[in-house]
Amino acid sequence: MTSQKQDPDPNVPKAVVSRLSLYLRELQQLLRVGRKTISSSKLGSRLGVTDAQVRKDFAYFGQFGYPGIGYRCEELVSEIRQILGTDHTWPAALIGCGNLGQALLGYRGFGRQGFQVKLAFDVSPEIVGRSFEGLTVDHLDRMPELVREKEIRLAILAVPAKAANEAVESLVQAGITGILNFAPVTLNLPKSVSVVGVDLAMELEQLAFAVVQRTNSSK
Amino acid sequence: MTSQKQDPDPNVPKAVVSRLSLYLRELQQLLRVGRKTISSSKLGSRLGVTDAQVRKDFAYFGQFGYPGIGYRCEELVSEIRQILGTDHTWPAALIGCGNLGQALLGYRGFGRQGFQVKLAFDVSPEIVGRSFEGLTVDHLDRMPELVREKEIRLAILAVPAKAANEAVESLVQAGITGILNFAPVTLNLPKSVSVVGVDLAMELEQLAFAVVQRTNSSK
DNA sequence: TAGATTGTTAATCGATTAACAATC
DNA sequence: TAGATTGTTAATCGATTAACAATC
Repeated sequence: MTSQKQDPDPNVPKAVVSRLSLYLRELQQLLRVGRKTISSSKLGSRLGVTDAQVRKDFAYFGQFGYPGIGYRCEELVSEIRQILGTDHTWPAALIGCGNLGQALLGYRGFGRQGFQVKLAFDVSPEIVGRSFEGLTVDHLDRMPELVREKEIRLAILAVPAKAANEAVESLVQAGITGILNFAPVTLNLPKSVSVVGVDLAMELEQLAFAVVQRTNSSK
Repeated sequence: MTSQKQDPDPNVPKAVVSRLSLYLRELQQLLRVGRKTISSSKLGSRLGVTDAQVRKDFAYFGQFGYPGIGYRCEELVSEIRQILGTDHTWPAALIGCGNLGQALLGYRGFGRQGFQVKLAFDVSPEIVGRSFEGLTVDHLDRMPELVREKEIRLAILAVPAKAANEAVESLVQAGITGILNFAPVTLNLPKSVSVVGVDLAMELEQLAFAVVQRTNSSK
């Protein structure tokens, strides 16, 4: 009698997971304005996605809707958080406390979605020892020790490009398994570590292309 | 005798354009370390992409390679910049000069890739009038006037979520055609305006999912 | 009940990869 | 020439959409 808990389809496309985050954000907004339920077609049209896609995306993970009614916003929010793993808070380490790092420390959105920066590191004597948002910056040398002690798995990398790969090596050594990378370089990582890259200049390039393309086609 | 300049395939997938930015970044790195040429297979393997995909991506826009040799890095860099539209500098306006906005003003990567923040706006009396990186923050009320005067098409939106859609409305009015959106909300935009969204909490969620998935599958 | 809407299957569409003649 | 590598076509793979029975 085999009744193992059924693994959610192990082959979830990346695009699906990305839309899950988008649905979550929209549902949280709907909750804020007091909405109780929403249909796949209404949710989709707010986000530029078809109703079929919305339903298919959720179907990868289970049955969350009510035929004739739609989805209950509150319930769906908590299902999605469970899927993404943000139903509990993730402690994280910030590597690099320059301009961008300091801004990230002040960003409230992380906390709202279940992430808390518990450690911050830098190498500059001008920054190590200072406090931002109540968190004191340690020297990067102490990172392995402190990351292990606090059992941290996620790192936010906000160091200059040329320092990135060296930092990554010690992060991996220290047991970090996920890196949010703001440095505009390709990281050399073992396959056992996940990375999400955010390159601000690349994003602007995508925008420039979209604007140019539109300009050309409307001639 | 029809010999109009051939439009590059008007149906370029978004994913292709995104990889173009990635190739560009890698090629610039290769140039820095003195490399003259590179094959599709070597370039691809650095980025986790197949050789066929590299060649196909470029083929959307023309023939840039040399059979038996590969691609000349310098040449390819300038081709890609031309495609993306970053062969000349784009002036941009920053809306919102809080934590994140100030960090973006200090970010050198924009300049390196062909973007220059020429105007910065806020509404807080504590910030309007101050200078960051040699740029003085104007009140948002003056945005339409100044954006028109400087013929700016790109805006970087770094305001709180609740202020975003109001700001967007006046940006569109002012003639902005591309918005890089850091506010964690869906923007209501006419189809004539392009948007690229960067939601930092969403990126961390993607990372959390990847880490959890790996943890589960290796049990 | 009638109307709305789900979950799911099958059909369609689009993107990636394999293969190879052409070229240096 | 032999070896390397491109550009491109056709085959494969995967993701999106349409359609509809089941359900509330």
